[in-house]
Amino acid sequence: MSEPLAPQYNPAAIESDLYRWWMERDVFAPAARGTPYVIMMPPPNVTAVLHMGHGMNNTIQDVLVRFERMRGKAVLWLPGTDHAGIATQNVVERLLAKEGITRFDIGREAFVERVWEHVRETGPTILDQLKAIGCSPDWERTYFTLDDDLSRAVREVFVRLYEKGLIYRGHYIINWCPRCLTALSNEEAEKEDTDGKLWYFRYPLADGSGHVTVATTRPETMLGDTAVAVHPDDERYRALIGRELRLPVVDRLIPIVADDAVDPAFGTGAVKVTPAHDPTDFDIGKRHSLPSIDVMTPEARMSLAVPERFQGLDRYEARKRVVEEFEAAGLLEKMEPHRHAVGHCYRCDTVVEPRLSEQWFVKMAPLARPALAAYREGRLRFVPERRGDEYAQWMENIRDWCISRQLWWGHRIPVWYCERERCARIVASRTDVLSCPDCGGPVRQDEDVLDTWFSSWLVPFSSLGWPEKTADLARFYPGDTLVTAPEILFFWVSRMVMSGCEFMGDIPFETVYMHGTVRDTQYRKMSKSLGNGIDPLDVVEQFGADALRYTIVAGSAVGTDVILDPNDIITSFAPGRNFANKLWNAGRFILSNLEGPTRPLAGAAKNVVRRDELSLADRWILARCEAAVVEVTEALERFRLNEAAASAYRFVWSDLADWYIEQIKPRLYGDQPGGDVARAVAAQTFDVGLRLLHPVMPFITEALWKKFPGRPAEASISTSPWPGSDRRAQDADAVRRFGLVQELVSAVRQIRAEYGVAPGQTVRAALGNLGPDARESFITELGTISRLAKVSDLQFGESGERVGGHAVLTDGTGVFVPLGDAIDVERECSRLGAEIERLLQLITGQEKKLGNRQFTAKAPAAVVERERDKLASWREQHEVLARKRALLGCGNA
RNA sequence: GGGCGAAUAGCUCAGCUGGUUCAGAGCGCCUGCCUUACACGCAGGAAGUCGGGGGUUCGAAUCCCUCUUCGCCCACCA
Repeated sequence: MSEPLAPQYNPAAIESDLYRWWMERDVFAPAARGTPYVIMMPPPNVTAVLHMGHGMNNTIQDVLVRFERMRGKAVLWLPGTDHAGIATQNVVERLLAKEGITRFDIGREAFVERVWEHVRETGPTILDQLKAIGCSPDWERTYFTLDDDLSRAVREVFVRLYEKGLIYRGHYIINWCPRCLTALSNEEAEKEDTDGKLWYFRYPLADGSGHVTVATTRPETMLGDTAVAVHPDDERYRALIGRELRLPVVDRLIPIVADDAVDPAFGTGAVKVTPAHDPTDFDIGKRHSLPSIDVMTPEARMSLAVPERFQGLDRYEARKRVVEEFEAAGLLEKMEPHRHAVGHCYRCDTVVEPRLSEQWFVKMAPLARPALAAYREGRLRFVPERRGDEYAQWMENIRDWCISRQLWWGHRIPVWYCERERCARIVASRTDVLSCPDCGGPVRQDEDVLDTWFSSWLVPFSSLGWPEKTADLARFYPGDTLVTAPEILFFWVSRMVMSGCEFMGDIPFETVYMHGTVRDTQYRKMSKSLGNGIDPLDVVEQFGADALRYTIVAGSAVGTDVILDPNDIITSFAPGRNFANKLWNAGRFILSNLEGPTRPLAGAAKNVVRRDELSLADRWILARCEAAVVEVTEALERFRLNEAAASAYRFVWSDLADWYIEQIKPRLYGDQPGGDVARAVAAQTFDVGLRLLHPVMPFITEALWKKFPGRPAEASISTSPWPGSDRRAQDADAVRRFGLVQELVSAVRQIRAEYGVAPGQTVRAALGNLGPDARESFITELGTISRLAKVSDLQFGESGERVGGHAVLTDGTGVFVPLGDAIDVERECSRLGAEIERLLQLITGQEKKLGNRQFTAKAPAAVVERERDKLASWREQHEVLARKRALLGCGNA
């Protein structure tokens, strides 16, 4: 060992050095041989700054990856960043705004160059932050979705789908963000329930013979109404079908049409039809050949198509004015509060406007079919299972994907238009088109870029070199696990399955593990805008990366969210920090005691520790260790990361540190023989504990593991083998016997505490009614008992004394601690009384249960047997206590 | 409007196939300890009608129904 370890673990002092060492040792790269295990990291946005969501997502992936790496798999965890079209463009536009300019001032080319500059500068930030929390992806393979090769894959995919007829251009109602000035996909328009109003407007019949009342939540769109629709079977309106209305405010004649899409039960049963501003109305308009009047500009101001007094007004101002005019004209019938879902831009939260425009779409139904089949046939699995229903539901109701964005930052749509009007050829091409292939005329490329997700849905293969047939692609596709937040199930996960099926003929991963969301104590999602976030790097600084990771993992039960209190990060992260410190000190103790002669526990060596040299405590801790190995391994295999952490925690802290280390001290100090055996067992079990914890707490486990004497300097716990289960270590006998020793020690401690025996004061103890294993076990561990319970004299057999504290162990052994005058007889009597009362209740209940013929007849024999044993044991305990009580001369309680 | 999840100690949560982990952990709280690995610690303790009600069962925190409260996903009733 180079230098003594400080008594308090200081993560900051070791983490960055260890990380650098891992990088130098290249431990994150997949092994040249072995079964691959592949996880595609959800690429963070290139402008992103690490938040708790990333922290959780990547910690979970890192746990799985480190686990599989230790299990000998050739692990590829592939990192990358997403160019994040809208988000990144917004960031740079804001920077420009600070200089008082817009992207239009500098033009497309200069703007894109500007974004590149920004991205080159800030791009590595989030990846570096992942390093700070200990993530171990293969950095050598890091990609960026705008890299040349990934861009090539994007074009390849676009052209293939275009040629297959699965990409088309069309004039439809899409979701439009008036702030970002671009179309959005359905998924990008987040529906939020919003309190709005429902206005009832009267539209007079053209001949003045009355009116029809329509209800609307968006009065401003009435300026673009081109009809009123009613249900064909609606008796109320049947006579009016085909007649004309005089549209108020704009003074235009519009027809009354009949259409099945109208729900007679809603509102008045008559609906105003605005084909340019509502998808349903658009369909109605098409069916009835109605004109479309686009009443808004891209910025959601009123266009030149409306009366002059409204032109240029913001949509909400226009809404107000329209309502006012209706009211003034006596045509506002009423107004009701109305709660309904309103779409919001997922990037800037602006209310999206349904807008008629020319966009590119992907026809999704053919792509969804195999992706849905993969799930139905069980090839694609979700953890937790119920998440699969959401996936299936989305696939079943799939709608075409609007992929064009009116942005400058992104993959430009690889489509060129011949500028000669009589040719007007449209060509989609893998390479840039310079002139029209038909007429040789000049061409211009489509101005729009593709949805960011159009590049990320290809990542499972594009990041491996597709469309080239690379070695990586052959080896690492398909992958294994996808770890993700529920938010991007449809944006990313579902679409990756579709693209995998379409272009690779196979699903890209077989398990989708969906973890929860990080929320505050009011169950609000942590977010920058709410100001309720916790900066993971802050936590790393204060408590260490391992404490951060431990907290995240311990809180991540399958299918549940992680709740953290941003106002009290100590409460959240101290347990992890404390545990790390515990590990550190256990390590300090064990390692500093490993310097004496040691012998291996197993193996081919001559001087291997023989089984008969193991003490009861040795066999016990080895059995507990074995149990921990099995529990942690199974838990990780089942994605129960929190249980894996809890199991390892219990083993290291409660078993190894609290009991075993205490037990072996005399042997280590040479007060008792067998120091070499204790050292061997302690070293091995601690080594196993470190390895079990390494996926969750990589830094501290590596630091301690490296310090073991004789460890080769270049060895890393990251690539050391995962502890295997060894059934020979299972030892029910040792577990039961040492368990009795623990019980006895606790019983005496309890009595001492109860009666306020001074800490340094030793006591005597008498044992009666000893169970079959008890005597032998207590003799074996006499030293342990006397040290840990401060017992000076352990007597086997009833004590003649009357006054003292007592307890009964689970095997019926009676423990009596004579306390002479120190004892408060009355207090002990009342304690006894309470205990007897409790037992009597248990016994009565149990007798009733066993007396019930239904139970004895119907319950399995083993269960009945167990219940009988319980009753016998309670009766025995009751007897012992009653005897004690009589001895003490207690009155009737 | 349809679908799904959650409710367990003061707080944050485990508790998987009904019965040996069955009422648990950590934090907080109370008592006592600077015991030569660790006070970020050690030992002991108090604390819960397992959201309400009903049912199935020999037996329910666990299964079913229902109600309440929170949360999520989907949905073109304007």
